[in-house]
Amino acid sequence: MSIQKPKGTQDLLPGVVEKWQYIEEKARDVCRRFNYKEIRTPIFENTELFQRGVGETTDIVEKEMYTFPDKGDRSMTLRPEGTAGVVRAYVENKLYGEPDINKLYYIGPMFRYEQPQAGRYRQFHQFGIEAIGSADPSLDAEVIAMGYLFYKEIGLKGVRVEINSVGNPSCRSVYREELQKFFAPVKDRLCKDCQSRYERNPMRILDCKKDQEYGVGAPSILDFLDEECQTHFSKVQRHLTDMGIEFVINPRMVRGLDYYTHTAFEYKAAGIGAIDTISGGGRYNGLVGTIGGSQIDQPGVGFGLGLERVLLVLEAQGVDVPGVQPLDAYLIGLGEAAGDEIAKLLFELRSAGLTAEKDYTSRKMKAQMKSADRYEARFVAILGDDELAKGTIMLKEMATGEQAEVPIASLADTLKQKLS
RNA sequence: GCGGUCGUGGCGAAGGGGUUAACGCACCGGAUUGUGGCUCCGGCAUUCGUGGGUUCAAGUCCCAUCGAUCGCCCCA
Repeated sequence: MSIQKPKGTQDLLPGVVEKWQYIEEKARDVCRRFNYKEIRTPIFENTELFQRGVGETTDIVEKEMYTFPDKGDRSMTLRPEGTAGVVRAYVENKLYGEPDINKLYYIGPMFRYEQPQAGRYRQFHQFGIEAIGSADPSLDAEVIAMGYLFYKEIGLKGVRVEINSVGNPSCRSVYREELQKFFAPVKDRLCKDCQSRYERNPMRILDCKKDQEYGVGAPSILDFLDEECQTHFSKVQRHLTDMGIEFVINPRMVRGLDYYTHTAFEYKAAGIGAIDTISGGGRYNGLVGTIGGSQIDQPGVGFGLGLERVLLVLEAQGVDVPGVQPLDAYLIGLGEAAGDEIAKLLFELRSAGLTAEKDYTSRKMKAQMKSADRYEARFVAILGDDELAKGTIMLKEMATGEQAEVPIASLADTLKQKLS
């Protein structure tokens, strides 16, 4: 048995990789307009970064990390998400010393050891942004709006924006106690997952699909926000409304990472089997301090957007994404002398900026024509002994079937003119 | 980590114990001595994910294992 790719990974072959390039170009274009700059951080980091940053009690840290000792016996982990690494780089490179706030984006692979299913891989790709250095609610709204615009511009339809506020640590702990009081009487009847959630993170019980009935009438986090949190949340909403972005408030939304404060949000769409969340994000006002020390704490907000899920939903919606580009010209040489001339001519065309190809397997002319057809070549140029003697080449336009001899020396110019 | 379904040529897919492994697409060659898309003819799996077992005989039955896929938990 030959070696196979690791479980939950994928080979992105020619034909689909063009779709990825298209999506990535769109992401970069949106970032450019919103003035976000690219940052590239390591794909692996010290394990401790994620333990501290993402949170010890999260599923990611508890059971989903690709952790290994390196040869110096340091514990390393393949990044399971993007924010911790960006924040680490922000702190390490003292970006907080810059005069303006930092608006950063990244596109790259993330790794989580999970059981694969529709829209879930062990190596998956995220486009994410992080805006660090301001607690202004207009920045929360900008981040949400940016993801929204990205989806809109690549042609995704029916994307729903859900937002919530998870408050700050102090109002959240009050709410947490209230929730535990609320669920205490039915605790024994909750599913086994929710029994452990009861202790660790009771907010997750509200999110459980099995125990919906017990959550009816549960207190809402929104009733426990202090004044500052309330004001922040309502300003975020006002900004979104001003920008014409529709959203719904989902007070039961809980995110999988511990670092969120205030605004949490998700984008949802149908088309990925049982999964409907296509990306999510939120504000993290304690994270920079957690990673870099309290003396340099800075507020931040960002999102992480799953590219596999973008592609899946696009496909489910039948959205046409640009694929492989056709060839400008395909050159055919008949006989050895003409073949040599073709090799030279091909380089001239390519140097002139044209996309050009030839046959490398000595096939008959008919087969080469078929090949040109498969490549969707706009033009085919055929060179035989007759033409070679005259210094000309037969140029055929595939769509019309029209052909005429042109001087070899002017082939590149002629093609460029016809193609423009 | 747990559960359902499934692994046969490059792709899709028949065959569910009996010895030459259907068919379709794609590909290659020819009909058409230097011209694609249509048509016709021909070619294309010492072998059925891998390992072991049962049997006179195994893609076909059994066990294990790896993978795919869908779902649970959770998430992108």
